[in-house]
Amino acid sequence: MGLDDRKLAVLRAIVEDYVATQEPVGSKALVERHQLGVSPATVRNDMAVLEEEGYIRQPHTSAGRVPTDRGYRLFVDRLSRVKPLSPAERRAIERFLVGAVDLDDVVHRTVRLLAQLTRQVAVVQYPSLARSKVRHLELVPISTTRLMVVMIADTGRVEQRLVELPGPIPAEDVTDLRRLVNEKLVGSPLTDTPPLVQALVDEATPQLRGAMTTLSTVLLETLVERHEERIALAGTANLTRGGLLDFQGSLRPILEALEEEVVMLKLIGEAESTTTRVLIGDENEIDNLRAASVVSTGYGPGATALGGLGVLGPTRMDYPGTIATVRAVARYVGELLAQN
Amino acid sequence: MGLDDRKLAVLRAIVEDYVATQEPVGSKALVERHQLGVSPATVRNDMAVLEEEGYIRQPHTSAGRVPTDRGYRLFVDRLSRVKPLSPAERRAIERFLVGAVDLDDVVHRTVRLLAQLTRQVAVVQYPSLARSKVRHLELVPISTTRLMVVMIADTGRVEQRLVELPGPIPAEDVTDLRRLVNEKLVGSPLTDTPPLVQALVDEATPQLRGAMTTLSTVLLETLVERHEERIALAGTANLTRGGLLDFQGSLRPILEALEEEVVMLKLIGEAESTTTRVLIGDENEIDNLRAASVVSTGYGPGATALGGLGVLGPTRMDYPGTIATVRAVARYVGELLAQN
DNA sequence: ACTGGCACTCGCTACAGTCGAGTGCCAGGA
DNA sequence: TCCTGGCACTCGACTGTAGCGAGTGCCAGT
Repeated sequence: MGLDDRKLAVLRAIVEDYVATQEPVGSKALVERHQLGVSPATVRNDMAVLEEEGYIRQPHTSAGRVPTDRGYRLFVDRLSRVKPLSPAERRAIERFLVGAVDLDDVVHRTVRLLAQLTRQVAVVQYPSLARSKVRHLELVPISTTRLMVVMIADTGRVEQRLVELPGPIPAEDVTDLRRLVNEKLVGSPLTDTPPLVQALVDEATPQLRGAMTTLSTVLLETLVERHEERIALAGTANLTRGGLLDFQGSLRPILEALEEEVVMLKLIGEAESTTTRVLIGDENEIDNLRAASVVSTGYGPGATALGGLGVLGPTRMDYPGTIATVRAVARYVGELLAQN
Repeated sequence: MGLDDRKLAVLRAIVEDYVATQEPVGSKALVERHQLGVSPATVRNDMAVLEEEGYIRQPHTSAGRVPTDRGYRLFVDRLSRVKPLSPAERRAIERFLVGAVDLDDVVHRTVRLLAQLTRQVAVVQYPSLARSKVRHLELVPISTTRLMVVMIADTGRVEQRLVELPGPIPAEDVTDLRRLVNEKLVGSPLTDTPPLVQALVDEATPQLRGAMTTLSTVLLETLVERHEERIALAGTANLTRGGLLDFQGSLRPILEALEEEVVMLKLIGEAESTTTRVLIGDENEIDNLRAASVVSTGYGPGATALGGLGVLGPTRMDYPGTIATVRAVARYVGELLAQN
């Protein structure tokens, strides 16, 4: 079943108008606002076909048409023209991100910026530990039997953890431990550390063996297992724009999903590369988000992603604009992180 | 103007019923559900007085009564009986907080626990840097001209910051710097550091002076000025309970306020001691929160507060229960932190 | 000082009627 | 074959009316 060019143009017009007005769009209004060059009756026939094919639907018999998830999908894939960022937006991005003093700062500024520009909920994942390397490990004695382990990754992330040692340990031993773990681990990707940590235990002198064994389990936990992926969120208030029309009247499931870090990570953290993904309504595997769309991408220096970022909004969103903004912000953040 | 005991009992009954049912309560229903020992007509007379005094009001002429903010205030101050925690709740608190591995973990678990127990929005402030002491300062060379400063506070907080040095610096100098700043600063409260940092600069050898000067400005910023109070949030989805009846139909202002860390800090971070504060509706200075109530308290070892925590919900909330829960959680967290 | 009784208020619901945007279909024309 | 104007039809939104009932305020009686 073919959709000729005019039918596609009609679909595009419907999507654009509906996104703009938030009201079902009728045949008459369509020909008035777009140069389709045909009469409302013709458009009606096209609409009937589009509806049959599942791209649009009627909320009720005597109402205009509304795009379906499938309609948005087609629109995003084939009909939307890329919308270049306005100079004002570019400037906003630069101004907002310049002057960030540390990673936390970068992430927070980014997420707020994204929320503000897209007027939607923004999510930014901290650079993944899985794709970081060890830059430094610090052991700070808290008491004679307790150490604080601080791991600094090359992406700027800092993770800390308390270690309860099996027995008291003299200061010189702490110095030795610090030297040993740094010699062995600095520079290697976190994912490669398990055998190295094991080697540390095996090679330890009898005097250090006990402490090193305890330390090693904590190291493995901190570096590999717990993996502590973190995210930042902003713009939840934007969910209430457009009254309760979006999200079929209930913000509940959306807010619930946003609170589950695991869910959010699945959503935006899977990006391995810096390509952009768009999930529309039903395509979403998370039931709570069936009424929402997500635009996400990876960010990082080059084409490999250190982490993901994206926005979440109603299926009725300005896809071209959102996609452009998300991409632009990701690129800037990638560059920013590359400088460190 | 005196409110005799029965009138107070009526007010209490109104508050309790309204909180439970979320519907305006009438004189007949009141005498049925509570043992007031008088007839509806009498209760009506009492209600008229209570209304005149501003403790309750009628949504419309032919409806039951609803407590006003002032009514809730009187209820909280004089009428509510302390509601002891159920054993199940106690167990939940212990189970939830045991096994936290670091400060982040403690804070996250606490905030989720609070949200879950009170079924409201929970806010937890990280232990304030202003009330922390320096436990250790670490300088990690990133390149020949850049250092990462990591400050570890006795409360478990870890702050980091990049320093751009005026020129390249040899490794031995970094070691010297590290030794000097630690000798001088470890153990002192963050608020007392400015003169010490100044002394560090004054006493520095000519060779170290340049680096130390740069370092000192960053130290002051990190330790004192920027102060980076942080908070964690959970349970926003609970705002949608009770449909749109609470918060007069618009979550918008609430969500906006929750996103402003500064606002939240003002709300729960001012606590100097571990006494509990209750702000009801209009009493709140933040316009966006005029439709909400906040129950907050400080937590910490002993009676001085390291930080604040609390919950935010509709004015129509179960004050006795919420207050009890907030207090209990704060006490547990205080004990937990004292152990470190 | 409390109570029973009574008239009154007013929001809620149901129902009927009107309006109009929008549709589907059909016959006629390029 | 495809497009167009015309026309009958559908159905949600809005309006106005009426009855119901929960709840009140007031008053006279105990």
